[in-house]
Amino acid sequence: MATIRDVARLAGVGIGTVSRVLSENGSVSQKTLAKVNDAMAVLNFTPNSSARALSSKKYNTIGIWGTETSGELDRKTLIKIEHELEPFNIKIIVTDGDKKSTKNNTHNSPQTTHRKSIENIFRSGCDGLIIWGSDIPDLEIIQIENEYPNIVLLNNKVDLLPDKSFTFDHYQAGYFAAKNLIDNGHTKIACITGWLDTDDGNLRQQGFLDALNENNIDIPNTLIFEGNYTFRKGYEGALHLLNQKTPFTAIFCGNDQSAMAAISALTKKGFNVPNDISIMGYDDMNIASYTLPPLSTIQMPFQKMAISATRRLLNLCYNLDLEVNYDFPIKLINRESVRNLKD
Amino acid sequence: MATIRDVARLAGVGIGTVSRVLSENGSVSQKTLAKVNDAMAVLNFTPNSSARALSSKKYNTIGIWGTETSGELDRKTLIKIEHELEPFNIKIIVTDGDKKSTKNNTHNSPQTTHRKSIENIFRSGCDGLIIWGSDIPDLEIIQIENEYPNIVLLNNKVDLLPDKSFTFDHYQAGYFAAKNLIDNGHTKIACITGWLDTDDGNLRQQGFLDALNENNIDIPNTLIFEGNYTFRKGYEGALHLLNQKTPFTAIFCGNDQSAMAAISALTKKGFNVPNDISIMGYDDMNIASYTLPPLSTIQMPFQKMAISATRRLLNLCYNLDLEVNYDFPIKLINRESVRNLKD
DNA sequence: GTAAATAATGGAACCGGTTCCAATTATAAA
DNA sequence: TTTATAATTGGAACCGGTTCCATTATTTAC
Repeated sequence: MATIRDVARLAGVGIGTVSRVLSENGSVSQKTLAKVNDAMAVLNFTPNSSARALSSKKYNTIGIWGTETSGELDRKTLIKIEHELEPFNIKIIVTDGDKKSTKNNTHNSPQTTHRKSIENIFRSGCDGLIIWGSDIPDLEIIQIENEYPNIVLLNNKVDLLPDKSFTFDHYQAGYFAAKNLIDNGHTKIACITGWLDTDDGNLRQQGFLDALNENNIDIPNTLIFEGNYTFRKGYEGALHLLNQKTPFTAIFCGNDQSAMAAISALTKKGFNVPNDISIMGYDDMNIASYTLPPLSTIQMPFQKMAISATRRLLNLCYNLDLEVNYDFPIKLINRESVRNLKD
Repeated sequence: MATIRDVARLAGVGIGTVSRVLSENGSVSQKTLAKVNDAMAVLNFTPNSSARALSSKKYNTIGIWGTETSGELDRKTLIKIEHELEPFNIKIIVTDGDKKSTKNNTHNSPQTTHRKSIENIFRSGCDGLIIWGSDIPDLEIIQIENEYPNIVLLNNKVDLLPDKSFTFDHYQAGYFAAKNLIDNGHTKIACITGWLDTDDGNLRQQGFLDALNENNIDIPNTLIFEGNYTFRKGYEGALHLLNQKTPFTAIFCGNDQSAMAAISALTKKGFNVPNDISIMGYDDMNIASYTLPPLSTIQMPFQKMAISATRRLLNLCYNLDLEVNYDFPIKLINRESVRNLKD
């Protein structure tokens, strides 16, 4: 593998000159540039990334950190992020925040473990980090940000870090979902929540409850089932709600997966969706169009948000000035799983 | 950030000694070890990964390369791989094989582009690569392997590289699927294929066709719809098959997603699954248990395969001797989407 | 044509590890 | 006690880039 010294020798110039054409900043005359480029081509030269990282103290790498509860790190989003990074020749490293063994994990709370795992990824070599999900308490995020300013929060809002927070208005989304059911004449509404120990799940739930409240609709505890976004919990949740003796005409689900599973459970028990019971989903995943019936749900431009977060991170890490957006409007998608009781 | 020289000074030893305790190979006396470890703790020392990579010529990083057609790079699998890597302190970088701009992409065939993108990821710094999917022609893989021996093929079999190929017996799987339909009395069978330009899709299709053939069942071209694993194509495919005037009692789908979409389309058109038409899926994704009716499908231990491939790669890259498995038995999962016509 | 300002260039020093060898110390054998 | 052998140790040299400064070439201004 050729080095800049090889290139320099072949081109008949000094190594400084080669480095200058590589980094494209210092001034180099046309002739020299051509000579060096030729030499590079002949030698099939690629700069050694470790050497570069060592001397420039830039890793040209950013990390993505997330936990189980952060939601699906789907390939499409990952690829979107990657495409955003590509023009700058930045790589992605991924880590699982749920990692168990951070070497000395004997007597650590989950929080300090999260923190350790974030410190680890920084130490292992990245210039910045996308922190996905709202598992870490705000206070701790602020401490982390203090030590490692090059972070960006995806699907999390920390009030003291507005310019590094990228999230949807989950409160409004929950509110919309409830409003949609109410507007369709539903008053006896149940729900299968998402994780309630994360901000987004909670906000959504709060918006949902507030909308009911504003319309003087009471939701008994028996009609609130705490789920965790999985199919399984959605299924169990629907069965559980059915077992309560409290009647209801609609279920608001924490995400489309639990909504799909709920439909499955209800149908199996002989109920028709939406004629007997309506279902509101959340996320507008691909499956939402193909459930039976197709899901009414809430759509959020997740990939757009991921792109903006990535750009903000690039700006932070590499002193760029890419355009960043902080507003990601949600949208109500009406398909067929919610019945209009007013007809 | 402390360096080994700082540690050496504080511990009152030479840098070689510090390096020795770091890499845990050279011989170091108990006392010295303790002194060095203390100093490291005091200084909160972490070795600089770039410096390490530069001098040792090991990046302690492996890459994962895949394309759209490689299938879903789901988070769970990624995490499994990561956990496999963790004890050795190896990182993962991910790349999209479908990347458009490899700088000089002006007049390149897709193949050379794939190749370039693989070369790029090696140059950008990784010790080995998991190549996911069978998009690249065998010949080219062999060339690549020649230059970069530290590769492992996930869900692809290249005959000349048996110890680096990790795949299921897709032929057998297709055969099983067809056999299952036949055993249940179906003789008029349609199918919605997966991508047919990848080996796995093709093998599966071949196994399927051979099983039909062996049982003297003829499948007209009108009952073969070429899909691509998406919900959309599954939906379109079902409608298309319905429009042909050839009657059929079952559809074998390229994956669970298209199966689910097919069910959706059929149901919408007034057909009952499985009473009117049976559906066989492929993959046993999570959704398979929650479709209406739940999908009969083929299960493959994908994560186990990914783990073995990862171990093989670790062995290659770091001279380890981890246990590797090459046999990943598939399993027929009978749920409710296939009707037994013999009853 | 000459002085002053600017552009272009070479290369030593450095980034923070690893490796290797010579030197020192400890242990075993005679 | 002496010698042979093995275990420890220190540190120079090196990995392949970047940076900075001194030096040289080229322009521009007068």
